[in-house]
Amino acid sequence: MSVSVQAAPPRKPSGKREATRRRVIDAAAAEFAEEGYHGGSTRGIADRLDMKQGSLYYHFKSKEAALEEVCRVGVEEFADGLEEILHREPNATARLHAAVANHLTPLLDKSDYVRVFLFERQHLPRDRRTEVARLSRRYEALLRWMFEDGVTAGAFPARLDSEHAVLVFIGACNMVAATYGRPTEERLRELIDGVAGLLLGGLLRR
Amino acid sequence: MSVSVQAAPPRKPSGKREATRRRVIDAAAAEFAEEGYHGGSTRGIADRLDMKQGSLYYHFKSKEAALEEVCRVGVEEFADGLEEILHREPNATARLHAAVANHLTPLLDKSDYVRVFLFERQHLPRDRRTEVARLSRRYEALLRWMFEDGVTAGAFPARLDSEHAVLVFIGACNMVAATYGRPTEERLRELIDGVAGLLLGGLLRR
DNA sequence: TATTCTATCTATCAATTGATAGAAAATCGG
DNA sequence: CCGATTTTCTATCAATTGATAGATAGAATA
Repeated sequence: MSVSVQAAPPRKPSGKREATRRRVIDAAAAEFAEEGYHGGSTRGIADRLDMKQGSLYYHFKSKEAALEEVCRVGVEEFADGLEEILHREPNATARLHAAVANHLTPLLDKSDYVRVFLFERQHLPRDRRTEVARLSRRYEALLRWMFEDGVTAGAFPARLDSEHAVLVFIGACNMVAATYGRPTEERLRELIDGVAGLLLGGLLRR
Repeated sequence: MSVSVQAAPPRKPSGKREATRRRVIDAAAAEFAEEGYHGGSTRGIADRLDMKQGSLYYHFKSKEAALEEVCRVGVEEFADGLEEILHREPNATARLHAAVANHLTPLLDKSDYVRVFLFERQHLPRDRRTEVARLSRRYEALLRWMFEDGVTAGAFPARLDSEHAVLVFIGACNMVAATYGRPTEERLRELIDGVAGLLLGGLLRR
């Protein structure tokens, strides 16, 4: 039995490890976004990386685990971003505009992740959905609070149903996400202003 | 070589044929709605019918063909219903309320079909998507026209971007469809009024 | 009753799938 | 350059998949 003391943890100084892992998850996100979770294959992921199918399993332990991570990345910024907005910005109108921007901006650089979270998370088995579900529930709760606080502040009408408001808000934003793959910054600004303007002002002329 | 003239089409007087076919497509809609197209299996469909997997192919010629039909049924009423509303109802506000009802009411009795159309149609191969795509494009065009006509009539603001309005409208309605499986009539009425009210009035107090 | 058509079942197939084990190669610290 | 560690490749597997063909039972028809 060797007595040699286990050396210091073999730290990989280079961030290459994480960089490669990121490439792999990127490819998984692209595959799932294009083909769907069940429609996509591990061979499809490997092809995007010029890798062989079996090699993937060095980086994640199962296809499901890959989906879980893609979904997690796809949703993680939503709640944190919104919470920061609610702390920083007291004005209800400005808040809503910022919230729309917060929801749509990830389309620029994380489009695949967001779309996989939106449309494929349901295929995570119950026990794998917990973390992702927690994050998205927190996001919805923050949105609900934003609307309720807008009522309290007198900016939104007292009869506003925050439940319905959350539905309409998320639905409108997600429709943009589903329709526009990777908009230009210019186009994105237009979309943010357009959607926020419609949500705030409504259709009827004032 | 027989000279016998082909007899008159052997008409099946009983509608049993169509009834069974409907049961089969119902089961396919349920399977695809729950598991997704690629996630669902023909064996899963057969199980819902107490049938053997191979027997299904007497009723449709491929899994893709079944998806196509489910999607077609899921979308067919949208455009026709909206067109009827646009002809019948000249008032822009009443039109929008009716349009929301038109979009959400199928949730009562065709929930599975609608959800499959919404979330699985992308998995139809290009050449199978044509009819379904035609119907949904027509629906979007009618919606766009509704908003533009509302502007012309002076009910909606002149600066309204009908493109954005269509996005928000469909997104909000579809979010309801995705969130509520099969609402009660009572609940459905609440949802229709709530969503239509929000879209028309917006969030800001007037 | 004999025949034809309808609907389902049984049995089977080739292809694809996610996953694993072990060899090989590449990278890195000394 | 060496040994060790990290990463990728090769080869393979069992399971599941959509689909087909032929047998069979039942219903309708004549």
